[in-house]
Amino acid sequence: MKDIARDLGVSVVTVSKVLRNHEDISEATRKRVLDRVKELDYTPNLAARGLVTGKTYLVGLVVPDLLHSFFAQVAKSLSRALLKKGYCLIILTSEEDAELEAHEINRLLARRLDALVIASSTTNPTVFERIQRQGLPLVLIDRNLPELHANYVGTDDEAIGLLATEHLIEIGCKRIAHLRGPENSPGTGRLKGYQIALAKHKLKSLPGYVSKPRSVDVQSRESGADLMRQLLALNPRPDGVFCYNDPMAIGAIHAILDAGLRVPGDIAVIGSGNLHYDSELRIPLSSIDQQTDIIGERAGRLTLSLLESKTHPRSKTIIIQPQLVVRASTERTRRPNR
Amino acid sequence: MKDIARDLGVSVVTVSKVLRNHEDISEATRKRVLDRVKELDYTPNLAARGLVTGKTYLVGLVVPDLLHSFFAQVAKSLSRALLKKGYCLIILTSEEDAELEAHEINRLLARRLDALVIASSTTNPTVFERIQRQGLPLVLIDRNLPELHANYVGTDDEAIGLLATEHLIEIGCKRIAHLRGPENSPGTGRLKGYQIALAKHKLKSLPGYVSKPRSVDVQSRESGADLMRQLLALNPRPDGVFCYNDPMAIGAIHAILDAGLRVPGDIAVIGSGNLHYDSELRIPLSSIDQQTDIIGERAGRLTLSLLESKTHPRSKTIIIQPQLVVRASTERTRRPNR
DNA sequence: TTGAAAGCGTTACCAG
DNA sequence: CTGGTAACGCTTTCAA
Repeated sequence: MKDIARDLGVSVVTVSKVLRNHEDISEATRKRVLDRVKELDYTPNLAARGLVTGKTYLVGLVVPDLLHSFFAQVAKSLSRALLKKGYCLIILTSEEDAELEAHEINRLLARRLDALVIASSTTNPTVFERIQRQGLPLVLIDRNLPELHANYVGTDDEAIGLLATEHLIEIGCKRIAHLRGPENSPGTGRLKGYQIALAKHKLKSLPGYVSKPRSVDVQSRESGADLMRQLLALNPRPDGVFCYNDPMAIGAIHAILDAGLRVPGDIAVIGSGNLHYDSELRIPLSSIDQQTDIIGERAGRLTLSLLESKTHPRSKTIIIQPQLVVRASTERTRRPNR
Repeated sequence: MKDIARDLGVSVVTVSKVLRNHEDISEATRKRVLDRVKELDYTPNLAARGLVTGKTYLVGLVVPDLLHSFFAQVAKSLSRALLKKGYCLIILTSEEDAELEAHEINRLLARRLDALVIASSTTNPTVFERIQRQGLPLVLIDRNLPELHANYVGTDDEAIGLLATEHLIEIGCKRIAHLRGPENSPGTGRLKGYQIALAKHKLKSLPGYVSKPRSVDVQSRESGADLMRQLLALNPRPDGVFCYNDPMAIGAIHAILDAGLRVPGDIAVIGSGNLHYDSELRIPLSSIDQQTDIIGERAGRLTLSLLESKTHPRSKTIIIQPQLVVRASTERTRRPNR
């Protein structure tokens, strides 16, 4: 910028103004500057600009696992929403590890991001209190930490449990098991929905019918298969299973078929997430659609509104209603020929 | 930092040195500073530091689509490799749109990244020449632009075509079609491998047997189905199909089954990429494994080596050898009971 | 072992 | 419409 100013015999300030489309610049000067800028193929340094304006146009996103289509989808739609306004996304993955997550958040904090969006792997709010203390706009997605009273965008998890379980009940399942998720808001919310559905229809959850992965990790598929094998050993064995998410459901189906049983004939299976490949699976998977792209998009809009309002607005909670998607894994009647 | 210095009656320089673990600081001072830092929960501003050191510890990644598991996997392993050395990844998606890609690259350039990793959606090297002119370390992945002589990490695409096609030949296919990919290095490389395999075994590619999507976009699955429907209308119709990637293969299988034919009985299908859900599909998909995580990891290591060497080293090309993975979609003999 | 001064590339503020 | 000056938060260099 200094060079351009010198070359043209104008001040640095003038160049700066031209580059920001500032009003008070004569057409002549503007053109001269722009020409030279093009010639040199020059782009102003955003970091330097950020230093003085206090805005980095950088938003952090922390998710447990990018390979999980759910989070990839969220990242994609979030990125798109923010990009329109010039914000870039720094994406880090926590691998479902609370300690690693805290580490990465600290890393991001050092970059003086404009905002942070997190699907957190921790249930411990301390890191986040720190973020809030720093006045950094924070949006939680998918997994809420109620004590925090932070901005949150996610699905109605109780509704997921309710929808899935009632669907199983409707197709005639009597002994419905639940492969539950981790001890966070989606995990407990979906479990609660399951319990409410059972209670409503006067069904009982037999001992051992709510099964929980030993450790929460990225390998949902495997833990789904493991848990399902345990369920199969029970007497009586379940005739319907609601799984915390689709990868677990895929693992569960695997275990059922391996045991020589049929899906949905012997055991109906439903998951949650409605991943893009659900319909192409060995047994197309019934699922609860969480409108994943809407989550990303709404989170993006919420973040932008935080970024643009100068005051600290009250925390917002956006709950998205899930929808049942029925496929072969819970179709007890013959499928019509499509 | 200024505050800390004032509070403690030392200079800003001293604080700065402590924070960078500089040698010449007495234990006493160091401790005093660190204590105060902890008290205030202070983290040095990386952007400001970057301004003077010229390093942002930011690496850009541009991929066509994060929802495609291939790129999600690459992003994940790349991110992991870079994170170890303190580099963060800014991820942007080009949606297979060359213009958008150029836009995003410009955006990234303004941030003065330390390096750029790209799976490019363009075949036009001009944007990249600009990057190279700026002296910004550039690593191409998955898709090469040979004229550019840039650093490149990718799979041996000819070998992919060869492996896949020869496998189809081995299981007895006589009329092998190819749903080809875009006009970039993987697209043409895999086509070439297909052609070499046919020539080697004295087979011919009948008219219309190499089929190309109208437009290259993110919806590989749909275009795979479309192209396959066209192939089915040919006489004679193929008895084996090698698809550019797995989503296309999934679409192709869809079309075949919808037409009332069997896979692999009537038509064997093989894709490429070996996505994590291939084994769970309606018809488990034979594929060519591209060692996706290795690509990301090697790209990461290459990037780091560029970042750490002060000279501009010669461009490196890292070619990873693909491997055949056989599943039901090309199993002509009865499957053993697993 | 410590610190003063200069500067990284940019913008805010205000005077001309 | 134009530009000088100070400042953003940090590091580098070199002298004390």
